[in-house]
Amino acid sequence: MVLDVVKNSMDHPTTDMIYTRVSEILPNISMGTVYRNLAQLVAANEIMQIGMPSGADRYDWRIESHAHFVCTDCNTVIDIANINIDDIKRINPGVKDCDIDTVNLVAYGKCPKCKQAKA
Amino acid sequence: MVLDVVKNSMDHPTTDMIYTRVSEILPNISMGTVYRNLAQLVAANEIMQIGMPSGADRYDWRIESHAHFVCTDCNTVIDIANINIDDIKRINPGVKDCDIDTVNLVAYGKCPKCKQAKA
DNA sequence: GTATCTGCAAAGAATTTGCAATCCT
DNA sequence: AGGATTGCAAATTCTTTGCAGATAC
Repeated sequence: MVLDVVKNSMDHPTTDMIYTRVSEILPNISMGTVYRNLAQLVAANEIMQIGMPSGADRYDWRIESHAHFVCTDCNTVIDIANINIDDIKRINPGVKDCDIDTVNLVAYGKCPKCKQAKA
Repeated sequence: MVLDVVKNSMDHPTTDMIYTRVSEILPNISMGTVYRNLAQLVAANEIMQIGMPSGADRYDWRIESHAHFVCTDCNTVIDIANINIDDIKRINPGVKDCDIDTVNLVAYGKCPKCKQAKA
């Protein structure tokens, strides 16, 4: 059920949002269960966890390595291509000999809608 | 004093580490004060805050935009060059029209020392 | 029937805040 | 005196966990 909700959510939901949505069908579910199921699904590589430098983590049904843009006005999250690990190594001799496993990239700014709303 | 500690710390300290170091000279300082001073210094662009997707934020005296590598074994933080915003836009037509203000990039993996320690 | 999963509530980590007391000028 | 800064403790936010009861095979 938790997996279903994530797979059908296009808005990179937070745990809270997932909890609310699952609650509509399973009214007695608890936050603990949502967290536990999300952790399992992430471990099983069924969904991706997006660690946010500030605020609650979000979840994504797209599991291929990718990054995100977050609008600082409306909080919309847009998927973007991740940076290539070889590119990082190429421009950073200091980490040339490191084993880089994952890259967490979050870009912040204003989406086109909020950009023009301000103007 | 807080600024001094950050400027003299080469290890990208967390608030806790900064608190401990300042405490050695000002034993009565409180966490609240450390947080408030750090927030002020970040706002004044005197230091940089490194938002970590999980765990406590870290602080850096290098204020030019840059990214970080974190060793998942020993927690060492290594400065790396940040990705260019134009590069992100070039490979991501979906965010071409977004105003990107900041890019938070954290790479995780094993540093050379921990890599060979394991082997 | 035993291993797993759940709800609940409490604990935990990281950070923020209200407020009275203190400091500086 | 008057405004800014502090220490302290409580509050917030997000997440994890212990445990007794419910579920699943």
